[in-house]
Parts: sequence; C-alpha cells; structure tokens
Amino acid sequence: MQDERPVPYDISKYPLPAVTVDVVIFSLINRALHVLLVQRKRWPFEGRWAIPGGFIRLDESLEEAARRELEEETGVRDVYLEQLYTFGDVQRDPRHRVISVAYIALVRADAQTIRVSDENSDVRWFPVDQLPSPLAFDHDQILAYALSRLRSKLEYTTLAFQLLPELFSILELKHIYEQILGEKLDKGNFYRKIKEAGILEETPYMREGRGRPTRLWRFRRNRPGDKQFVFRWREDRRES
Amino acid sequence: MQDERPVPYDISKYPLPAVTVDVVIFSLINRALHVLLVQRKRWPFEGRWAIPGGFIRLDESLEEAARRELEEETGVRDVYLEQLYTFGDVQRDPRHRVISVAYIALVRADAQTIRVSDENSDVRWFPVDQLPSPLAFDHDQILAYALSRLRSKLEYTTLAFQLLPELFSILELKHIYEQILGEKLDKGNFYRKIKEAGILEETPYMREGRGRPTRLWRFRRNRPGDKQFVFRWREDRRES
DNA sequence: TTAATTAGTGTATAAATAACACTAAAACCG
DNA sequence: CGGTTTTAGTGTTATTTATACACTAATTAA
Repeated sequence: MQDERPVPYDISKYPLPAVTVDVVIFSLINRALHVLLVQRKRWPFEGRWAIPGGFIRLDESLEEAARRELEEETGVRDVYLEQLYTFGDVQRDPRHRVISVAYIALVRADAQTIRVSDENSDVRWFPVDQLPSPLAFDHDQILAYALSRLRSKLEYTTLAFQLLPELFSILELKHIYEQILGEKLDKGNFYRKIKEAGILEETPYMREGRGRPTRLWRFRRNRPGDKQFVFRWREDRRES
Repeated sequence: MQDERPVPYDISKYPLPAVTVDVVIFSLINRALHVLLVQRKRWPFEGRWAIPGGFIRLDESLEEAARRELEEETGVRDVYLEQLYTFGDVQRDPRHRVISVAYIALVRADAQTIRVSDENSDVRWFPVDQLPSPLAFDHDQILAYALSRLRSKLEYTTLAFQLLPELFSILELKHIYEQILGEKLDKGNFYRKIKEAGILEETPYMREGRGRPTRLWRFRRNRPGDKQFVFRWREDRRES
C-alpha cells in the first residue's frame, strides 16, 4: 500500500476497521422529494431510523456494494448512483471502528418495483422536510450533506431527469427543480432556458388535465459522437 | 452498523478490507503547480512513483490520518485539507483488498518546513504537467481526479490563497489561477473581479522589480460574525 | 358563454462577461 | 538624460445572460 513502512503480505494482522456502504435513496413521490429510511431493530440506536447500508464484501467494489444494497432495499437496478463522501469518525459506531462510504441514489417513483411500504413497515419513505429526528449514528449529518449535494449538482447536471418518467411536461420538470432546490422558479425563464439547452426531445404526445393540455417531452440521451452537454438551471449557489 | 443483518458485537470475525488514506499534496514551486510523490521501494509496483499515504489507525479519524501523513511527508501542519474520493476497486492492490480514502492538500511553497528534496531522493515534487507515468496502483486515476477537483473548486472558493504567501500581488494571484486552470486570464477583468469580491485587504507594502512596483495585498480572512463569502473567478466549467 | 385553470410566449431591464485600448511608474540603455 | 522596455493598473464598450413580469392560448367547470 502506497506506504513507506514495512508491510507484510498478510496485512490482516493489523487491526482493521470495518467498512460499510450507506445509500441515501431519493425519489419523487406524490410530487415531493422523499428519502428511504429503515428502522433499526437492535442496539445501538434501537428504534431509530437509519440510512440503509451494510458491510462491504471483499469480492465487490464500493459501487457494486452500493448497488447491491440499493437492490435489496428497493428492488431496482440501473439507477443513478454517485459516491457522496466517506465518514470515518472514531466514535460514530459504539461497537467497533466503522468507516462508512456514503452514496446517493435517485430512483423513479413510477417503477412498480419500489415496495411502497405501509405505515408500520420498518422500511419507509419520508418527505425530506419531515424527517424523523434524530436518526441513528451520524446519519443526520450524512443526510444533510446528501441533500446539499443533490441541490448543488442539480444546477449543472441533468440529474433531475433521473427522477422523472420517460415522458414528462416541462412544468413537471420545473416542479422537480423547485422541490429539490426548495424555492419557486420563474415559468417563462425556465421554459426558455430548458429549450435553449437542447436536452429535450419533443414527442407527439399530449397530456390532458384541467386546463390547457400539455406537451410531453423526453430527455435526449447523449448518443456516442454527440457533443457532451450539461444543463444548468443557473449559476449561483453551490456546495462549499 | 446501519444494517439489518444480525451483527455480533465482535465485528472483526468478518473478513475486513484494509483502509488507507492517500494525500495528494499540491504546492506552487517556482510559479508552477507541483505535486509530491514518493518512490516505492518494494513489491508491488517497485520503483514506481506513488501518492503518499498509509494505513489508518483505529484511534484516529480519516482527517486525522490524512494530517498525520501530510506532516510525516512535508513537516507542515495547519494546511488546507479536503477529502477527495474513496477508491475501492477489488483489484487495486494485488496483496489484499485495500480501500483508499484520498485527500487533497494545499501547502505554501515558502514554508521552509518543506524538505526540498534532491534529484535522487525517494520523495520528490513533480510539476503537474511533467508527471512520471504510470504511477503505482490506480494513482494515475486518483491524481487526475484531484487535479480536476482542484480546477473546479478554484472557481468558487478561495482555495488559491492557500498556495500564496501572506503578502502577494494581484498579478501573482492571477498567475496561480492561470497555473491551475491551465489557461490565460484577462488582466483587467481579473483586477476588477477580485477587487469587487472584497476579499483582499490592501497593505502599505510594495514590491520592486523590473517594471513598475506592485502593491502587496493580504487575504482577508473571515472573522467570526462576518458574512461568509466566496470568490468565483467565473461561472462556467465544473467537475462532472 | 363566461370564469377558472393550466400551458406557453414575449419583452424590457439589469447585471455579468469578455475583449481590448489606454495610462502609470519604474528600470534599462544608448 | 531622454527614449525604450517592462511590469502594473484603469477605463470603455459590446455582447451575452439573468430576472421580472405581462401577455396570449387551450382546455374544463359552471
């Protein structure tokens, strides 16, 4: 290991920390941003809600571990997944030294694969503005950071599309931005900006509702050879 | 650990990965951005250059481990340090499963504490555009990512000041931006923008040189109670 | 048939960006 | 000692981008 001290081949003679992967799973449910939490059944933090996670296995990469956790909890695969941060304070777990690599996942609410859990389940979706508090371990901190990162990245990536179904209206997209950023956006400016970005593909479909019917669009995926683009809602406000 | 499977108190009965902390140490030497590398003396990757790092101890946090490594290599304390990313591919170390938490550090070149190593030393500063290749392990990847993060953060933080001495001229600051971003900036625009940001404090000192003497400035640190500010060189170009 | 509702467009102003021409103060050089 | 070179620093303007908000459009409800 990139280390100058003598290191025997059998590294495991040294005392080792445990490594877990925690996945902060976001989804848009009933037009509001939700996060999936699980209720702990035993000590420590018995009864408290926690971010789903588990120990890493020696034969899987960090991202593979995160995908495995995600699939165990939600049944979904092929979703957006990104490493958030690694938390390694000495006392974060009272049992043992545990280092936790946190990930963010964005899943579509329309996937039937998500088990919409009932009120009494030990796995539940919480709106991000109505979280139980405190969470187990240092999970308040992890979740706060995940939200901050989500908001920040929304502005310069096409991340928001990960939360939408195949077809959507421009105002639905705007609504996601508002949910995640936590503020109202101007309709006219949003229309103009998203159109100019050229990341939407018009479809012939319309959706009828109360007022004027709305056109449905599809996210234009980058094809090989296409110039890579990013869409930014605006320039300010970033993560520190 | 935030896990639903039965977990005994003695976690260490499970097979555990090793965890190291690697620190990508940047400094500005002779007006060029450099990075500190160490040469490996034994298998694996014997003779190749590597990012300094070492195993984490059970009684120190990740950041404490990074600061310890940093001090061991450079003798400096109290420098800018930031977690970069955690690398955990299964095969990145042929000896054992090793997960590496990478950090970025920025140190001032004028600190005499940095041992300026001679040509034959196994610890050496390399200009970022003249790196040895390939590095040991997956360190090419880690270093590339560190540079990308550094460039990206430069634009919306006061990071560049970490590389400068106490007193500096505005054109020296501009030069750092150019070094890290790898492109030329407009003098007039730079002057105006940095002045408007209000993050510089004028000093009575001047430095004489070849042409017109230049005024020296000092970075205005945030005092408690001050409104936090960030300086952005400009808005575009970010990390994906 | 009119009001309410949701969708979508247009426009005027302000602010940020970028390019570049200009002035200033010293050293260098015949 | 007077012009040239060198580095420092300011000003001016055109263009692009952001913001606020007024307007038109197409449907349902009453």
